[in-house]
Amino acid sequence: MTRAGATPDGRRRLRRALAAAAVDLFVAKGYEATTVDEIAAAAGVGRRTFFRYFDAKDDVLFANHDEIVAEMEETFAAADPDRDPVEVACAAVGLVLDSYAAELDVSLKRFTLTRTVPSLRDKEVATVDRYQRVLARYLRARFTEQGDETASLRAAVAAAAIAAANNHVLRRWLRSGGQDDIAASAAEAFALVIDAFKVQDAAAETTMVAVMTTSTPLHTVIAKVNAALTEP
Amino acid sequence: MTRAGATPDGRRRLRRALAAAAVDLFVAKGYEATTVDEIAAAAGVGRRTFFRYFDAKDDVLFANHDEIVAEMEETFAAADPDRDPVEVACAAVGLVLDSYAAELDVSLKRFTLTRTVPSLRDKEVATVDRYQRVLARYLRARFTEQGDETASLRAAVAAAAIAAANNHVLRRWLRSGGQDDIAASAAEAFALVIDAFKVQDAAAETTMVAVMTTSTPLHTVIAKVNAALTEP
DNA sequence: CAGCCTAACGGCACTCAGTGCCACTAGCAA
DNA sequence: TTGCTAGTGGCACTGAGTGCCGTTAGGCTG
Repeated sequence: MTRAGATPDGRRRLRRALAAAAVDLFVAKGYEATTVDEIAAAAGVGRRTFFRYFDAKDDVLFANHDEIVAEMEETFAAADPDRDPVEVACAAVGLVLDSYAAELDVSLKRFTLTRTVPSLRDKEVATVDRYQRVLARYLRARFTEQGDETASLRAAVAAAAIAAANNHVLRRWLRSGGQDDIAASAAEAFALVIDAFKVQDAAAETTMVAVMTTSTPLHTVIAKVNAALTEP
Repeated sequence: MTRAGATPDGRRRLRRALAAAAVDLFVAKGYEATTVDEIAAAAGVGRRTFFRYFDAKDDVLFANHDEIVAEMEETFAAADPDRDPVEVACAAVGLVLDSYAAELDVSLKRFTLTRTVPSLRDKEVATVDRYQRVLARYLRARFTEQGDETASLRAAVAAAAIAAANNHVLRRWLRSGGQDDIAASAAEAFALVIDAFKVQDAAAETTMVAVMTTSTPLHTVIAKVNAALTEP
């Protein structure tokens, strides 16, 4: 037997081969009706080897989950500290969209399966929850250093909102068979979330009254208003 | 053998007995280490009977899930159509808090388990997702009839935010051992969400410029500004 | 009160996911 | 060539979940 896992690259290839074989079988004859034996056989390996590459049968559908989480962490580490945290989080979660868009065929098959098989739907929800936790952790750290009293709560809520927006865009795009402009939908959806969770919450309540004479030059008015708005 | 399931009330009692026995065993010797045989034996029934009352071993931890969902649906059906939909949704999800608070001891044990055992955490996440879907469906209907263009997206995002706020309050309360004032935390958390998802989103973007002579009486200024602000 | 009849129950056997163990061997190093 | 390492595959085992069926409790009818 050739030994694929001897080299790291070979391991990756076998992983992908197993995942591909599994998805095809799931689509062809149903998830429950497909046994791990069949998946392993289709990939030309033993059943025991399958469980060395995936912890469980349903993990095979979300094979690249860990990579994406790692990318998200990198995005956070490399993010400009002056950018709006919510904006950064949206950008990070956009990586999920990218990875789905990169392999449309698998994404569509997975979508069909997660819509059909309850246990796979649950598995996907759990996967999304892991993204969401990473988002929440980042946001909590940022909100805290901004001196937000309710940082933990706001972080959890914002992370959930971002994840939901992401899922909504993703599902819409998958339902269109990958035809929709995913970037545009994502921008719209994230704009809604960013807008809802801007730092406005307390500041928006602040009433401001400007009193000037009619002889004040326009540029002075603009400068003063701008200064007042951006002061904090 | 006495036949508990002969009457609907007897069925409920056996369900609760099974759930209680299961939770105690899970806490005592660990979730994976507890077999369904042991749970059934502890409740004085056969293993086969257990699976007539619960679809799966982990379902036993979330036994009253269906009842709560039903209560939420009732809440929506009976809700004042003029109330803010997000507010109604928050009230409905508050039922979850109530049901947890009603049986503190079980809630605390379940909390320990879901924090410890990954598969139970996933199961809980899936359970929350079901609440969230119910919320989203209600909100989508209400937003749509309000003529909201992006009703579906806003509904999904708001539902996720509400669910996250609810979970945050719940976890905080459980970590305090049921000592915190759960109603107060809930009010604060829901206020944050309601505030973030008020209809302001589009309106807040609208810039308004008022031009009046210095001779305009104050009450006229106020009246005109107020009319302009409340117009839509 | 007696007998029937429905449905809950328990046991049995089976499939399959997941795991520990171990012997085997391909490929690398000395 | 020889030895070592690590991926592999087979075997056996546990436990979840399911179909099937004989048994019987308990309500209902006469």
